[in-house]
Amino acid sequence: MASPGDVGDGGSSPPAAPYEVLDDLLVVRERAVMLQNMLQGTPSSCAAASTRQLNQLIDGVVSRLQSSTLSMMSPGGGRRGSGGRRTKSTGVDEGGPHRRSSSGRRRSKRPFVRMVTTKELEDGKQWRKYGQKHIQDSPNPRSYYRCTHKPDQGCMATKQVQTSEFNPSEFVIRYYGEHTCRDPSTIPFIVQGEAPMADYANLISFGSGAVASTSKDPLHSRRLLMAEAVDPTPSCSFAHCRSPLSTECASEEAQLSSSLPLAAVVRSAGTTPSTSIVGSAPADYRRPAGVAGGDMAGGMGSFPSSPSSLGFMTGSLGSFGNLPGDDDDMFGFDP
DNA sequence: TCTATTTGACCTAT
DNA sequence: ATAGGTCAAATAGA
Repeated sequence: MASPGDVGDGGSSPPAAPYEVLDDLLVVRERAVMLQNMLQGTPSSCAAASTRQLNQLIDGVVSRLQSSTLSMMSPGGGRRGSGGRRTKSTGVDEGGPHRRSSSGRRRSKRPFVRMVTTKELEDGKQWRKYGQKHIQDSPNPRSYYRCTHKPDQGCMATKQVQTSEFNPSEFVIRYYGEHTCRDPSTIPFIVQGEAPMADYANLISFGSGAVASTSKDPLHSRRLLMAEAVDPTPSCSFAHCRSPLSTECASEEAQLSSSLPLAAVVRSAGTTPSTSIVGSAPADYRRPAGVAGGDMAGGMGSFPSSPSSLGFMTGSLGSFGNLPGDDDDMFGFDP
């Protein structure tokens, strides 16, 4: 059996080119939102936005669109397309200080779930940082996190956190893979509302507070509102979402997006308000995930598996099981 | 002593 | 060749 790290590319399965394109489109969308905010924001914020920043945003949008569209139109398909996997000669005996077997070194192809821009560093999930890298053309390093429960539960969810290039007070967080770990304290519940259930088919709220018997999480006030955010228009436009997220807003958000791929709105009651959805996942990956966790966000661990990891926070988890038709092999994890 | 983070090396895709 | 993602030894903190 393949090890968890090996999966994801599923041997001869086709490359995940659509996700690459999606990724680009999400970036484009994020930048479009930023542009929109700059242009529609208060006069002072407009003034604050330098011409250079605007140019950078526009350049980014254009380049992303070019790469995506070209990759889609090219005969080869996606960026990963043409050659298939290359094998690297590993016959050489390195004898270095620490050499590792080539297995498990494969770059992950866990499906992109979504991207959020937020000031919040907490997302109700437990993450462990496993790397940091300076990214070219970006002034800020990118931090790599994986689910704390990867070792014990094989959860393959990962996220990448990077300080926003355009707003240092915000973080751009990309989520990959699904949380397959199970935390009894964070059983998701379906939001009840006035609207017909059908309208909530894609609206799920996570909140440990909903499960009284297991609510050890101090972050009870947190809520993750899962909503569909299909539309190409910037969800909720964020003009008013920059203020504490209101119920109306969430509702709006849900309705606005009631037929689109999954996205998430982070709600952080009483704390930092601004979180914007800048990404959405294809319906095939309609799964919840944590949001905006950050470097050592406060919180209390509730897992026996890591008693001392108080630097992490526990919260909702989104193990929803795979939808029929999902490609389980995408995760390569078999609990 | 144990666990999480840091950081340089390693590996893969482009 | 280069960039990005991951591993794992070294280090720090509780």
